[in-house]
Amino acid sequence: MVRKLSDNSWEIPIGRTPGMRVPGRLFVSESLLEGIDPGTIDQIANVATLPGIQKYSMAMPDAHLGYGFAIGGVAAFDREEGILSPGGVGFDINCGVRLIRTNLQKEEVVPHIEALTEALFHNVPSGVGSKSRIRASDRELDDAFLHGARWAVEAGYGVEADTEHCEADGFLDGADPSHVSTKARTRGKPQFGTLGSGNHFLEVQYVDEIYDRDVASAFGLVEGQVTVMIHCGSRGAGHQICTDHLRELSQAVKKYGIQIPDKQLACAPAQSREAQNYFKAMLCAANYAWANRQVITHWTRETFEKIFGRDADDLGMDLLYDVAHNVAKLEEHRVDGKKKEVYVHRKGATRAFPPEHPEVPAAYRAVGQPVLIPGSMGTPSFILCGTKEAMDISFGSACHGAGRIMSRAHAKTEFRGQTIKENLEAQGITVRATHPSVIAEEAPGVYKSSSEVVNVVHELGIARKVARVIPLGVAKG
DNA sequence: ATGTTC
Repeated sequence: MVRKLSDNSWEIPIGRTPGMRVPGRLFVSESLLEGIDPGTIDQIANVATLPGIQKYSMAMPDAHLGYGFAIGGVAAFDREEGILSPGGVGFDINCGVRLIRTNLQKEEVVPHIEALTEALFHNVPSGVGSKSRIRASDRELDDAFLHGARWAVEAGYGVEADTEHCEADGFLDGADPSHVSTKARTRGKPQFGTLGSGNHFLEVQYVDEIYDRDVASAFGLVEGQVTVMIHCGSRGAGHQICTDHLRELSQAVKKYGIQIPDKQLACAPAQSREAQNYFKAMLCAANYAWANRQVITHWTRETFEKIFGRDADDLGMDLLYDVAHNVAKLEEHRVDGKKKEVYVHRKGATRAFPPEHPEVPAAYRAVGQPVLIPGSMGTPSFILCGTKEAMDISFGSACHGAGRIMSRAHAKTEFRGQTIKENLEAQGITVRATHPSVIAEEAPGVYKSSSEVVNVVHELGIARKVARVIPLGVAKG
C-alpha cells in the first residue's frame, strides 16, 4: 500500500484512489508509519486527483485525518491549470506560532512562574468564545483584514520590528473584505487578542539544548534563556470565512465539472471567480490571525513588565519570528527544472525557506527562515531553520507540530485533567486552563512525540534543528 | 479548530 523510498520517505502509488494524477509522498519514519491511520493515507491519495497538482501530494510526519486534506498535508497547484480548496487550508486559517525572546534566564523566572502564568492567563483571554477587551470598529476590522500585524502595530500593539520578523511581514497582499460575510465580521470583531481553545496556548519556556550554535546565535538564542511561544489562529472569523466559502465552492465543483473523490475536497479552478473570492477572503482571515498574535504579544510584554518591574525593551522581548501553518499562498517554485508559480496549500505544515531566499528577513537571510514547531502541552518545542532541500523536496515546507493520535473524546475518558496537571507540576511545569477537561484533552499522551516528528524532517534535511525549548508555564483555553 | 449539532 505504501512503497519505501528511503528511511523517512514513502510513496503512495498512483491507483490507490482512482484518478490520481501524481503519486503521494509521506514523510515518516518506520515507527511513525505504524501510527498513521489508513484514512490519512487515503486523504493524501485523494488530493493527488485534483487538477493541476504538481510533483506529488505530500504529508509531513505529524500527519493525521483532517477535513478532506490530511492535517500535515502540503499540495501545490499550477496557477492557471490548478485549483484552490478551503480543505487544503483548514478551518483555522493562519493558525500559526510565534516566538518571543527575552534576556531572562530560567533561574530568574522559575521563582515567579506561578504568578507569571496566572497573570498571562488573566491578561490574554482564552477559551471557546472568549472575548477581548478591544471592541474593534468596522473600520478597524477592515484595517486588520487588509494589513494584519501592521494594523496592530499602528494601533499601538507592538513595535515596527515585530512585523519585519513575521512570515510575509505579518500581512498578505490581495485581501478583500468585501468577500467576508457579516456573520464572519460579527464573530471577528470582539476576538482580537484572544487565544481560543483546543491546542492553542501561550507558553513560557527555556532553551535547554542548542544543536546548531551558529544559527542559534543568528536567532539570538542561548542556553538557559527564557522564551515565550504563542500558538493560535483567526478564531471565529477564520472559521466562518472557511464555512461560508466551502458552501460556494461545493456548488462550483458541479458548475466546473470537477471530479472529486470526497465532497470535503470542494474546490474551483484557481482563476475562477469562486476560487478567487475564497482566496481574497482567506487572506483577510490570515491577516486577522497575524493581528491577533500581535495583540497577544503586546499583552504578553505588558504582563512581563508588571511581574519583573522592567520594561519590555530592557527585558529583550523581541519577536524572533512568526510562522503561518494553515494557509495557501502563491509562490514561485522550481518544477521539472523550470520556475513556475503555484498555489502552495499548507495545512498543518510550516514554510521552511532556505538561506538567501528573498522572503527570509534580512536578519536571518544568511541562515534560513526560523521554523517554529510547538510540542504538545508539557513536551519540548523546537526551533529549526529552513533549507535548500525543502525547496527541492517539499515546496519549501516542513512539519508543524507533534500531531494528535487520540481523539478529544477518547482523551477525556483516558485522562483526568487534575492528575495530568499534578504530573506536569511535579516536572516543574505550571499549567493554568479554563477547565480541567481542557488539560485532559491536551494531555501529552494524546500526541505523537514532538522529538520523533522533528527528527524526521531534520534527517530528511527539509529543516534543520537549531534549538530545543522546555515549558515552564502554560496558559490555555 | 469552531458561539464544539444546519
